[in-house]
Amino acid sequence: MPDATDPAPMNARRKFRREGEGRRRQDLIEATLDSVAEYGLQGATLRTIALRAGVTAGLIRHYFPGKEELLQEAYTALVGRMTEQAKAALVMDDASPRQRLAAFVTANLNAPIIDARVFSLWATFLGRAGADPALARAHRDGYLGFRNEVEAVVAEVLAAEQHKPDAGELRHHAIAINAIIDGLWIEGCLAGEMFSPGELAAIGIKAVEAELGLAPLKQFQEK
Amino acid sequence: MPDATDPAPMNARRKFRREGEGRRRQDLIEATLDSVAEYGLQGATLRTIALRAGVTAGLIRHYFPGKEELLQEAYTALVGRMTEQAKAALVMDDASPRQRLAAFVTANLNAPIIDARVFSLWATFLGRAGADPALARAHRDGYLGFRNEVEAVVAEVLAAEQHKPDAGELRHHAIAINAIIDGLWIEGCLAGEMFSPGELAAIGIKAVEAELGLAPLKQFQEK
DNA sequence: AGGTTATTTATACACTTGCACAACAAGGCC
DNA sequence: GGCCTTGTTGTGCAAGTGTATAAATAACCT
Repeated sequence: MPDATDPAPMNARRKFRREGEGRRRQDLIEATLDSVAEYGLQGATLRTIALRAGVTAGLIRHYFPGKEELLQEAYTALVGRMTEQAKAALVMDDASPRQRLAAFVTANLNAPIIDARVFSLWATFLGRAGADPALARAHRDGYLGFRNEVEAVVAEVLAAEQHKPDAGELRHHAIAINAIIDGLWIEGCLAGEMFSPGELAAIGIKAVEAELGLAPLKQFQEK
Repeated sequence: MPDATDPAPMNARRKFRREGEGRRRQDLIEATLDSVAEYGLQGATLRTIALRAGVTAGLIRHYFPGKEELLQEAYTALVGRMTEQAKAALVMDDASPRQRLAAFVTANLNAPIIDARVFSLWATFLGRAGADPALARAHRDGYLGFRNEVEAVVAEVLAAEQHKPDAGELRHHAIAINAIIDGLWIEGCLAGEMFSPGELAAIGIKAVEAELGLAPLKQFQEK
């Protein structure tokens, strides 16, 4: 119970620190993603987001024109991070195309890309992409970038195997491999505990190699 | 402009018809799915749903304890319909296992299963499955039922090909094929206009046959 | 140190939301 | 027909929403 000699003023205004604009915007975007992942789009209110970011709700309007723009920027940041992580697995200079492809599949089917929180965000935003052109565009850009990466690696792999696929064949392979990775990614995110560690990656590599008509290699089997 | 001799009473209460309980509940569930697909979970308010169902908002509480239960029943109905449609493609008595598998893939990669509205619903609800155990359970049941169907057909196909896979091998095939279908389904729903008719099904069949190590058949190529 | 700026808080407001409840009427039963 | 059940409407309400804006104050400049 408060003492009569309580030294604190009764209506003390909250202490705060001024952060740089970049930092605050990033914090708010992160808080937005956290809130959406945990409570969904309906539960991600400005007050919830502000609470998680450690500020008050009014501040959001100082950095974003409105809630919609905040959500769009958050989704753009999410998509960018996802594709960036995925493509990072491809930068292995001193590796054969096949090794790079296998590493790509493995990276996409393990943490941190297999992640329930990211999946929740992905699904939540994508559910609104049908009605929100801005979200649809953000997704489309990320998806096409991803598929182009796949197609490039596939072309290298087939070239190394003395295959010379035409454009249509290459495209079909890229679409199928993209589907394999996406589908396994979803299964892993939604029911990760149903698979032993590395199992999804092993399934994915075998499926991709079968799609490309490659004989299995030993070195990328589950160790 | 209303005439001074307007015969209608000014505060006329709305005319209505009494529908059977089954019909009303189904109409409300359908209106809920429509609203969620079009406006998302946040936009699917009781008033929006009631408007689309042709009733007033208060009536919803006469059939459902609250909004949450309505949403859960709607999602359950959606999942049930999806898996039912998918499995319906498998009931071809006088067909070889391989034909049935190909027909299954084809059915899942064309309308009405490839559908932007259904995808929007699927993603929207699944985004909340991470936080809502009831939704997670509804999804899990549908998914496992689907995968078991796949596994059964795969077993028949391999048996017809004189293969005798062990349980682990069979499970891996089912997981991979399920991923292929899911991944292509998503691509088709999100960017259907990027694919020519039948293209996704052709890609899917080829990928599935490659996964199972089957030599391609002519009769299920794109015609 | 003192003045200035613009970041941050706090409050207010119009509006929507899910839910509760009383009034009403549609359709079956006698 | 008249009554009775209950499906259905309309209204009200408290809580919560996004947005607007004034007041406060942390940090920078000289």
